[in-house]
Amino acid sequence: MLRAAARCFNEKGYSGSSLKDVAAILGLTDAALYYYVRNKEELVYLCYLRAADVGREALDRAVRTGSNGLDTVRRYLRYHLAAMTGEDGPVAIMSEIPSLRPEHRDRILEISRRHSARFEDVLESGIEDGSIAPCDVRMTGNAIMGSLNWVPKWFRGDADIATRVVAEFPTILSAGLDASGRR
Amino acid sequence: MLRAAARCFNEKGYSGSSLKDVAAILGLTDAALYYYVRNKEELVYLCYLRAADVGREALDRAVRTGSNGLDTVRRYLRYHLAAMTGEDGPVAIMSEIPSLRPEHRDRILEISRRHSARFEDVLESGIEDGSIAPCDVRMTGNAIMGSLNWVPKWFRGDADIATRVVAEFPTILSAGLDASGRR
DNA sequence: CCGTAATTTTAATCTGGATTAAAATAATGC
DNA sequence: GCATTATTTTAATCCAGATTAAAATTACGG
Repeated sequence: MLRAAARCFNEKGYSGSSLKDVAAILGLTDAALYYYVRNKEELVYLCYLRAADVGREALDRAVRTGSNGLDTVRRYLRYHLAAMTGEDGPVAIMSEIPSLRPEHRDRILEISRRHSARFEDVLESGIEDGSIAPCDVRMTGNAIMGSLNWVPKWFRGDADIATRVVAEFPTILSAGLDASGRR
Repeated sequence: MLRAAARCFNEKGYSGSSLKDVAAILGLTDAALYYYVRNKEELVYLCYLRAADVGREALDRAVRTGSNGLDTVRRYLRYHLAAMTGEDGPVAIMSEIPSLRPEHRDRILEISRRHSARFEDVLESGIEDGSIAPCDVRMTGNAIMGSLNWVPKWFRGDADIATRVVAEFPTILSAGLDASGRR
């Protein structure tokens, strides 16, 4: 259900997606969704929560297995992109956070901030262990995460493209980090 | 007016922004907007058109003044980011393209595609002139443009941050391109 | 099979904004 | 000043889609 909703929101936009549209994908009636979800706002919230989870899991795994800062960054990119464009996709783009109910909005913002902060920590640790060249971690984080966050906007499930994204993005996005000047 | 609307849409989300909200920023009544615009859909369309224009102008200028492919890419990033975060900002983030009327949607998609294609051409030319290392230009374009497109999502007008974005993003995003292996 | 709970549908409501029409006000050229 | 046009407001509508309530169907343990 959350995947169906994510696909709808990504493809038709939030305001262009009625609950009827989402339900149709599942072969249901719009009213049936209310058995699982209090209202449309909650559906969006749950989509965002899931999207955040996919990112967190990727970062967890990268931190667990990375050999140094740079390697962790690259693994994170690989894992997150593979998840978004593969089994766990589609994942919802988080436009419309502002129209969530305050509690939900704060929750999502909190989680997003924590995720960004953790990513920046990885960058810092890479600078300390010498694998990443000193840089403005805040901006670096924003630049890299932005690129990731935009993927659901244009990616439409094509397996060939998915392969290329996972193969190319990590290289492109992490090239600027390498302390050795290599790519 | 388009700047006010862009700010509203970016900060409150599309569905969270009523015409009353947009009008309030301008010290007007919601109904007054209808003097300038046929309906909300057209307002969004015009915002997107303006956003696209800002990007096109930056690319035009970069192509005109760049000394080679890599230099052109860097100039483009610099110009576009400076415009988005400076005088021309805020620029609307293009979620909700799908809910535009077909004619408007097609127009915006056409313009976006043309812009991406032109950017990819610059990458190609950089590969030919030897300034850019061979790469998957399509993915490279997506990665870089995604990062740019996401900026309006989090940037909130802070002048210090604007400076850092313009200073850091071009380096981070173009580091992977340099054929010489330098940063 | 039966009873109970889980799920879905049908058929209404309900509602927040978008939209409109007419009237009021401001600006501008002469 | 006056006529004309430009702009804004007031005060209603209007309506797509969200939401709800009750009824129908399905699943399932005993």
